[in-house]
Amino acid sequence: MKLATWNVNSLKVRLPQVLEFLAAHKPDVLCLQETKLDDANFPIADITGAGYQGVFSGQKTYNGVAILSSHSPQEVTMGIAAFEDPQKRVISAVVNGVRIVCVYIPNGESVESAKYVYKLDWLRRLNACLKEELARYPRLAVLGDYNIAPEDRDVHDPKFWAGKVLFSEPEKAALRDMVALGLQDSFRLFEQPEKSFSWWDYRMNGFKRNLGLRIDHILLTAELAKACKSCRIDRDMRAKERPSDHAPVVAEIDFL
DNA sequence: ATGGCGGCTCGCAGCCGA
Repeated sequence: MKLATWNVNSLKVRLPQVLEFLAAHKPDVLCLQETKLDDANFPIADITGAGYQGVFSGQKTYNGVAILSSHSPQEVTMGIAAFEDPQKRVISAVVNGVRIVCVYIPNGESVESAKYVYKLDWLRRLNACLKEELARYPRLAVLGDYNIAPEDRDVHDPKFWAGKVLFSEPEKAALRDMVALGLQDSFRLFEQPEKSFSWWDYRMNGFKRNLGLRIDHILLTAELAKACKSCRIDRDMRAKERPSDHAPVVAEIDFL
C-alpha cells in the first residue's frame, strides 16, 4: 500500500501535476493540503477520470484538504472532534483498512503572532483527537503539512531557525507529544540523504540552493511502521515548471 | 535568509504562506 501527501498550494493550478503524480506513482492514497477551493469547485470529475475517488473539505482562498484514494473511503470525518474550527484543515477516512488522517497544521506566522497561539492550541486539540482515534484504529497514518521541522537535520540552517516559527521548542514538543501517542516518523525509519527537505521558499532560489525545511511528514502506528518498506521525498515535482513550494512525500507499506 | 515568489481576491495593492 502506497501512501502519499502533498501540499499543492492551489489545486486549481496544480491539478495537471496531481494527475501526473497519480499516473506516475499510482498511490493508494494521496492526501492534499492547501487546495484553496470550496467544495463546489473541487475538480472531482478529473479525479474520478483518473481512476480515483476523492473526499474533501475546502474553503475559498485558504486551507482546504482532500483524500484521493483508489479504494473507497469509509468513515469519513472532517476536522478535529469536539473543536469548531472554521478553517478547513483536517479530513479523515478509512481506506483499505487503514485510518488516514490528512492534516494541514497551521503555519503560525511568527512566535509573536496570535496565529502562533492558535497553532499551539490547535496542536493540543489535534493530539487529544488522535489519542481517541488511536484507541479505535491500530492501523493509523497521519499525513500532511505539519509546519514543524522536528530536528536540526531537518533544517538547512538550524542556528538561523532556532526559536523561530516552524522550529520553536513548543512546536517541536507538540510533535514529540504526538509521537509519544504511538506514532513514528516513517522518513526516519530509513537511511536518508543529508539535507533532505520537503519545502523550499520560492524566493532567493531556495530550491536550487537547497535552502529548505522538512515539514511534511507521514507518521505511522507501530503496526504500520513495522510493515513500512520505504519513505522518500519526491524532489522531482518541486523541480518542475510552476511547482508547488512543497514536494510530495511517499511511504510504501507491505501488508501480509 | 526575510523586498527579491507565487497564489489568492470581484485585484489594478494587499494578504498570506513558511
